[in-house]
Amino acid sequence: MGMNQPRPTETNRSLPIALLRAREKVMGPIRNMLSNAGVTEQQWRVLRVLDEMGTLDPTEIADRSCLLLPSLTRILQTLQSKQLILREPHPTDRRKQQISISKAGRQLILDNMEESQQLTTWLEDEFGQDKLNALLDLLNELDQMERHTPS
Amino acid sequence: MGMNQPRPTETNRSLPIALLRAREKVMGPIRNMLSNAGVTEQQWRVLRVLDEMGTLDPTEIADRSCLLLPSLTRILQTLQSKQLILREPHPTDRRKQQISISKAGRQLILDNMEESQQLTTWLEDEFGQDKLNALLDLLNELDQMERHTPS
DNA sequence: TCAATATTATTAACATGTTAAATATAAAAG
DNA sequence: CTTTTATATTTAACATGTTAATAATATTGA
Repeated sequence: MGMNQPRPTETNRSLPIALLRAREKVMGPIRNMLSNAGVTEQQWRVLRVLDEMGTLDPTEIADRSCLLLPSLTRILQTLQSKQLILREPHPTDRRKQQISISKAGRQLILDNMEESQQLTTWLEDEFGQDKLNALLDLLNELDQMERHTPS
Repeated sequence: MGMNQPRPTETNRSLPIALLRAREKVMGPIRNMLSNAGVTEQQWRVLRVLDEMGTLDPTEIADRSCLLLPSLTRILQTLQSKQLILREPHPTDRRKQQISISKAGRQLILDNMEESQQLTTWLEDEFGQDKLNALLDLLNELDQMERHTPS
């Protein structure tokens, strides 16, 4: 948003910037939909993880939703104030919590999943399944590279 | 950072998350280097744009460094307090400013550009030039897709 | 000219990213 | 058993992302 001109710059060959722009392109419509639903992209990720996986503790949620724990702490507070999740103490380990999605949270997902799927379908159709898979393969391969930390 | 385990999850096929992880993989070492230099990734982007392009106004900087203007406003304030940039009023249009990099800013770039280049070289060598180009092509193509806004 | 409109930049308000420190509890070492 | 160490989560502090509103100046058009 705010950068939709033709872009004849040299930053096209900068991987960090290209990743940034691609993410914005993909997330823009999704963020737009979610703002109508009253949740952010990250809150949506947390809700979907909880919906798919059931009860989890915050560390597991952070790992699966690609959020850092300090961010997740605040997000869980927000989701709780919106009554979209439930928190219970862990029965044996008092350091842990057990987080699960609430009925309202599940309903929010139901209300928006169809449109979310449509956006995915649009991407697959317009961009192409083969190219999408190729892109995902490259991204995953990049992510799994090992770094011989030179320190 | 904080998610470097083998990742056998299904989120590997989610484009938004894959883009997020790839960006983290690429930016992690760079952020690490820059924190030693006392600047953030975004401040570094602004300094490099100014170094390459000369004097620019904030709108142009925002466009070229992929930042939104409100973010840039704060970043310019920070960079000015660090004496890494210079601000002057525009001679004819009093709404505009003219931002340029300072001597200290240019020196900061000189001091870190070599290591930055080494990280790029490492990526090209380990990941491979051909795959890197293929990835950049796919990302740019994705970015240039048009969206028939269904609203 | 002057009122309406557009442009440039900032501010405000809230959410998240990021690193370090703090807190509470659990597990391990002695 | 208790001192040490590790784990789980939160808090703190600062920077940025994001949208809306604001302020100042420029431009346009009646």
